[in-house]
Amino acid sequence: MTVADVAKAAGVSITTVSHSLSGKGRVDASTRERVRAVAAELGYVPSRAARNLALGRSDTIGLLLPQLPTMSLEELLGLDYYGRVAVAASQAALHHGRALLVLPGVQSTAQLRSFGLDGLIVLDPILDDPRLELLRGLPTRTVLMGQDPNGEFGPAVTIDAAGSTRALLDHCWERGARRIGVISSDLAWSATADARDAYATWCSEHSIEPTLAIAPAASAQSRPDLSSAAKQTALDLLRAPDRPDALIGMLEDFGHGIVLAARELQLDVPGDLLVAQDIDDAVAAASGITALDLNVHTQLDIALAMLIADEPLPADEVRLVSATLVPREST
Amino acid sequence: MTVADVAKAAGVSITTVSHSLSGKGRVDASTRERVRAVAAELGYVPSRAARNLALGRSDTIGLLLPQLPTMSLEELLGLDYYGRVAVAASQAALHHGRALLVLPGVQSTAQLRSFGLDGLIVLDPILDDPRLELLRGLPTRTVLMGQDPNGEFGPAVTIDAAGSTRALLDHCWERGARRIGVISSDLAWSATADARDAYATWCSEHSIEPTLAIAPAASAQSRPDLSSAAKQTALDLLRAPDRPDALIGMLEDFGHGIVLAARELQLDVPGDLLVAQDIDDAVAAASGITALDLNVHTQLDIALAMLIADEPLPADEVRLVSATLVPREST
DNA sequence: ACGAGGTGCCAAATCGCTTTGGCATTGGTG
DNA sequence: CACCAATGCCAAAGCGATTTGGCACCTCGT
Repeated sequence: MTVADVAKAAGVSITTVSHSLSGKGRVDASTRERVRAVAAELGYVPSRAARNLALGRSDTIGLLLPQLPTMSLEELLGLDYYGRVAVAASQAALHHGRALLVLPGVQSTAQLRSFGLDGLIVLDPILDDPRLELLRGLPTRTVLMGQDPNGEFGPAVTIDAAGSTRALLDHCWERGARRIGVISSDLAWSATADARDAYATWCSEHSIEPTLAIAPAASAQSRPDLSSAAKQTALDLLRAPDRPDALIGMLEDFGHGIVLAARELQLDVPGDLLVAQDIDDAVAAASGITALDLNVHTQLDIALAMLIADEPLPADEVRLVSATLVPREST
Repeated sequence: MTVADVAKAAGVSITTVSHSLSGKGRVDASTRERVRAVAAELGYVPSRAARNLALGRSDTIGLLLPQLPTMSLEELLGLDYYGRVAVAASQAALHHGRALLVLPGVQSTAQLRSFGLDGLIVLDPILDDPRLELLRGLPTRTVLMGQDPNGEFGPAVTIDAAGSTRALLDHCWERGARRIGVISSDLAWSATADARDAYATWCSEHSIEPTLAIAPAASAQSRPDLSSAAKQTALDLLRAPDRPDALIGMLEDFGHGIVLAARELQLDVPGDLLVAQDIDDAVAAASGITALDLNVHTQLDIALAMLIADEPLPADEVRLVSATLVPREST
């Protein structure tokens, strides 16, 4: 089934078939409809390879998943967040008539170029991300999803870390918390840094002493490590004099770790301690932990729109998406 | 950067370049190495589109995600299991030099064919799955991941539902449980049916009266619905005279629902009640619920091998993978 | 010394689509 | 009536790879 077959069946030239189907050239309306009917009847489906070759594009967009220096790919990918993004991105791309390639662990520029992508989304860049080096000189339009840590890489769509952090803090404040602590991680995401800054600012605005602890996530080998790291850190904070009356975890599983710590110390949640997390996931939902919905679909819609747009992107285009607070029993 | 450029730079013909890089034709070893060196230096990357067109294949494999009649795509995809499979499949495909397209919600055969896939994995087919109809006459090699419910569709790789169920039951038995109940769902997966059958058989072998309850999952609108459906069903079972001393949930989130029910009735887990689930996930891990690891990577490796194999697949080829028990505090 | 067989290389056809440029035919205008 | 523009259609030239078939040349064996 090729254009030639359709052309023969419809008694017209190949050119006319192509024009009829694409609606581009000058074709009589009646002819166009006839050709379309014939094509439909024959079950003609154009060959992607041929179209791509002729047009010099692939209608394919890549999603480059993160690589953390210390955490193995397996474990990292165990973070369900990336799976959710992968599926959501596929949906969004399909919706825009594009195909989406999920790319975990790409090694070389050559490998990356070999896919002939005409758009690339880089998920969660970190400080000195080895992936960003691969992208230098890549002839592919690229959008970061997450914030550019090294300064000016280029276009990005990212969560408004400052605003979202403040939303979380305000929420705890409204629920009566007055000593709100934050457990952050040692991961080199710049959203992490932004959140800390926002926390510091918010505290000074409310004349509160900030209580910031860092749980070691960068050396974690698996997910349970994450929550137990958070648990240990939380235990330290909660045993201190003047213990916090609210704790916010800044990484997947941190909220759960905090709840475990509270349980161990016989503290009631939310009676004695409010708990929240800056990213929503299945565990937070199941444990009733208040969390931020990162609106992945919105972020991806924007990222795709930027990739698909006709005009080249201004290099400093950064679109902010605000997270949505999902209040649950823990506050 | 095309073969022509490389040819010019190396002072040979296009044919020789192609042969040198693919190692196929008759080329002097020294020439071959020289051409390769030149190609590498020029950073030549072959065009996928052109190669695909010439070879008539795409080196691309599709992963068709499930569509449940009642549960919206959004919610269904919220099941983190599919995200995990999507990422794992991408990894595996990349490893085999293929690209993988995640396909949520594909509507028509035409859409499916337009991707020019040369392999397709259909995830979790259900009884009267509308997707299977789309596949009729599709010129693409297809492997089911999950069991074929309608009888003989074709090649498949699937979890050994019977064996896995028995492993779960044996595990509870060894931990001292003697009245082991099962909470299944009304989803039309045939693994579900197999598991029930295995349960019945196992019970008769152990001279035990089976306690099987069905929690309504097919009408669930979201994940919390799943766990509360399981919770309600568990409450009924646990309030009955002669309550079970172990309950096994047969769907994501069911284990958690059972734990919630136990907590409401002041039953200690695992003291008064053992809890297990037939599929592992983040919530089970976080809540310390014993579960079955479905060995997704193994399943996908096999599925890919079947798709990539040279000889066409025997239509009745079904490869079984056994699940791995992950014991946790709940038992 | 001569043909057979092997080796190294290449020109040209092919995959299926898009697009340019041109050729008739038609309709409207001065 | 002659001329110009618009309209409908098509032949052919790409896009960048693979692959077929054939042309020289070289090396043996007889």
